[in-house]
Amino acid sequence: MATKKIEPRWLNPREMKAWRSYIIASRRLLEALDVDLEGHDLSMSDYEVLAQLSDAPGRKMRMSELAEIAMISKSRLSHRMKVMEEAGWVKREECLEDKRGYFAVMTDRGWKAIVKAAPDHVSSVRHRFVDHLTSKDQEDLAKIFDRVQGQLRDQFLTEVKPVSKATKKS
Amino acid sequence: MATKKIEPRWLNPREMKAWRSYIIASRRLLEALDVDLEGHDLSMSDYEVLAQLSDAPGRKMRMSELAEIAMISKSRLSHRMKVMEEAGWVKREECLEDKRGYFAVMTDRGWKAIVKAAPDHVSSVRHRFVDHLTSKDQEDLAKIFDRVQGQLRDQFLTEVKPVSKATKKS
DNA sequence: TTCAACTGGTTGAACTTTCAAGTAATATTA
DNA sequence: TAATATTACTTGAAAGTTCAACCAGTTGAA
Repeated sequence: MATKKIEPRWLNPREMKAWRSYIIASRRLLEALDVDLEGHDLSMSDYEVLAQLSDAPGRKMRMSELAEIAMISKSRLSHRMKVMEEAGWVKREECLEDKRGYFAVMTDRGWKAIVKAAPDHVSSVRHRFVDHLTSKDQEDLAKIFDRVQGQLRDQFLTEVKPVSKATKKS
Repeated sequence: MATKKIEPRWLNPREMKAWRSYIIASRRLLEALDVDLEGHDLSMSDYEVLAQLSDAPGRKMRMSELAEIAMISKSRLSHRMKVMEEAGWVKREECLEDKRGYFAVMTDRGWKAIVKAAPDHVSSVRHRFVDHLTSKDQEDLAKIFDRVQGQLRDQFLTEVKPVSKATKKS
């Protein structure tokens, strides 16, 4: 009942080209950026976590908030924190206001690690991507992807919110 | 000697905006597309493998070629093939011309599976992405990402090729 | 105020991906 | 033509991610 049997509208050549160029280049780009970070023993995802944390006041942040802002699941953050903790980059600190909660806190070593990684990363982003865009390109991209993300957000709201937890798929 | 200590050029606000909008939206987009495929028991990556295979003459292709065209490692393809084989979607067939090699061959069940998944996937791509782009946007994107990919290719060539296998990093 | 529901976070197991090493066949070259 | 290198692919283990279940603390409602 949710799935309609209507004839699919395949992508026309222009649409297909845009879509393929976009995902293929994106794949390779992300791959390259990850490789560039290897020298600092960081994945893009770990970098993002540390970068966000380093921006937070006191370089500390509640686990949930950090997970959300870095766009990874709580579980995944928990697991990563364990390894980053072993690496000496972060530690946990319990939250007094809410005894269920914890803070992720960046250590001095962690701070040093991203201060060291950041220039390389930004130059990697330039070298692989940003420097090949005109100002116009940059504005176009921002506009396009903001629009796409806005749509996704709306779709998320109308697709999962109203469905009262019982009505999930198989 | 390869790493220079020059002052990094941080991203200006326009550059930063373009970059952030792009990765954040892309992450969410890919996530959504993956979720949309779950109903067909497929990840984007597995979909890509099957789609490429279904396009090949005789719906069969050498493992290496398939790995390359689907942009995954040989090892990963090997592992995925095992599970897709168990699912009955593909099988392996040895290559007579080169006894080291194997063909990945799509079965009838595999064919049916992607024929069933494809319309949903394309409508997902539309709904989440393509339908929110003007024709101009599509052309802009294709141009931009083709350029980015071209750069990546050039960089790959000049970065890893000339380095004679001994001169790799620590 | 007590009990049910929810939230913040962790955990272990299952699954996926990567990495390094291994096997067997082909290509090279001296 | 006998090494030697290279290619095609697989494998098992290590590392990473997801999933569902779990604790403990907090909130809310009767």
